[in-house]
Amino acid sequence: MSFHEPLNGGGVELAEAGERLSLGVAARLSRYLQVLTQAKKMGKDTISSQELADYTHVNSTQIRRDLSGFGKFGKRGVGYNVDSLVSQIRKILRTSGQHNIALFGAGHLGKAIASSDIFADHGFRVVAIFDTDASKVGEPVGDKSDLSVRSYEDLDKVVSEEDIVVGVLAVPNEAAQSVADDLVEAGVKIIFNYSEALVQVPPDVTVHTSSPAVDLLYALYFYLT
Amino acid sequence: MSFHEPLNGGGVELAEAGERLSLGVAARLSRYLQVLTQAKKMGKDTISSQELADYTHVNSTQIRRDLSGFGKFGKRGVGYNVDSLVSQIRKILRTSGQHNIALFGAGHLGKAIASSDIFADHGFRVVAIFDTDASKVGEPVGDKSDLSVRSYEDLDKVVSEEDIVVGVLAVPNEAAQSVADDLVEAGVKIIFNYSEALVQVPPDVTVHTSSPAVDLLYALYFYLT
DNA sequence: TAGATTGTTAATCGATTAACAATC
DNA sequence: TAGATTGTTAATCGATTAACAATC
Repeated sequence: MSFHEPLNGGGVELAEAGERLSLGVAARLSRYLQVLTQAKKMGKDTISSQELADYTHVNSTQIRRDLSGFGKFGKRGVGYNVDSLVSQIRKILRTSGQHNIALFGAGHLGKAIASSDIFADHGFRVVAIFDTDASKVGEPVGDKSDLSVRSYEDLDKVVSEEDIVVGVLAVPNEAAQSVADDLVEAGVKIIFNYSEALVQVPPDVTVHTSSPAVDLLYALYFYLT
Repeated sequence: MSFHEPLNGGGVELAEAGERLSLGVAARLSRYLQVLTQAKKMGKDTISSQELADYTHVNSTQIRRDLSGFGKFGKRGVGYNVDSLVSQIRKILRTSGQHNIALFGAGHLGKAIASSDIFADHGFRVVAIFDTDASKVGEPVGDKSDLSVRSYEDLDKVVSEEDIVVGVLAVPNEAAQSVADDLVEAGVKIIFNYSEALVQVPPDVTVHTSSPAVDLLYALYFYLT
């Protein structure tokens, strides 16, 4: 059964149906959330579907359609209230809470991630950073937190004690697979891979590989043609 | 006219038609390229559409379909030759050449990018790194190159002399818009934004904002449900 | 040969878009 | 009120998938 059918029937709200969102809807809602978070920082109170479209490159009709599936969040002639839309989308995505992440690799990239707001803004907290280099253990990392580099041997203990749901790999390509294996062993189900390595994991584990060069290739194609 | 029509007619090759690829096809081809590049590094000679599907999360039928639109690149019972597929896709995307990029910000993130192979593997070369901090100017950056931090005042000169096609922003959120403005002024049409700031540019300029947290939110949704 | 995997078809599903009445 | 923007429909287009003959 398509999840669009109830819509045709009238005002049935899908959020209550408890059905899983389609991959596409979940991905787009996440993007709206990021733009809304930034818009709020910039002091915007309301935002139109057209403005959201400009920033996300998603068609404005598509955005209104995505949102109207869950309720009437907007005001005609005005747009959407930024604060309330943020909390509605968080509710839909069920990601309102705090989620703990562990970072692997205390090189330039690891330090950049630890110092960034990019995860914190969305409820992700870096609660541990690991490095295999013994000389780095104990070194403080990040601007504001009390984070310091921990020994890689503590991985298992930290994952269970700190309730780690995501492991972020900021390690050299050669090390990526073995850290991923250890994370899987420790029970982590989501791995975010900033290395270029192709990482293999069991089917119940998700790996996201960051790919700035892919996006660049893509942008370049449309620039060249 | 849909560009699929010639396919139905027989063996017409689209690459020769010179039509622009659809957004989706271009994006997927770029992803295949990234996986192929890594597979090659790992010493693989051939790869099946199923293996590509495992790494890209694109359906294997879709992959075969995407590729067969441009020619018969595979061998039944064997798969695709990695080397030849890489060069075929590069041809299709017209990104076989070298493209120069300029990096802004010589903090942890800028240094991480400059030291990474991620751009180099796809023909992008970081030819300049800028910082507004005068004390950083002249400092060498990156492992293997002769790159050193340049003064931000040289932006215009470098863009024209070095034929910069992409500007990469690894600067604080507050600085992102003003660097983007200066890049637009200098004639750069592709901007890659690693800050969280929402950057506004004229319609003929493309901004890609990197969004690891968005991908995480998305992954988390499917983990939680 | 037997097994594997491509190339291709056909059917279905979701995304995209234009258009516009409703309404703030 | 007049202008703007949502919510929604309907039509079209591209993506997805299963299935399988072709063939390496």
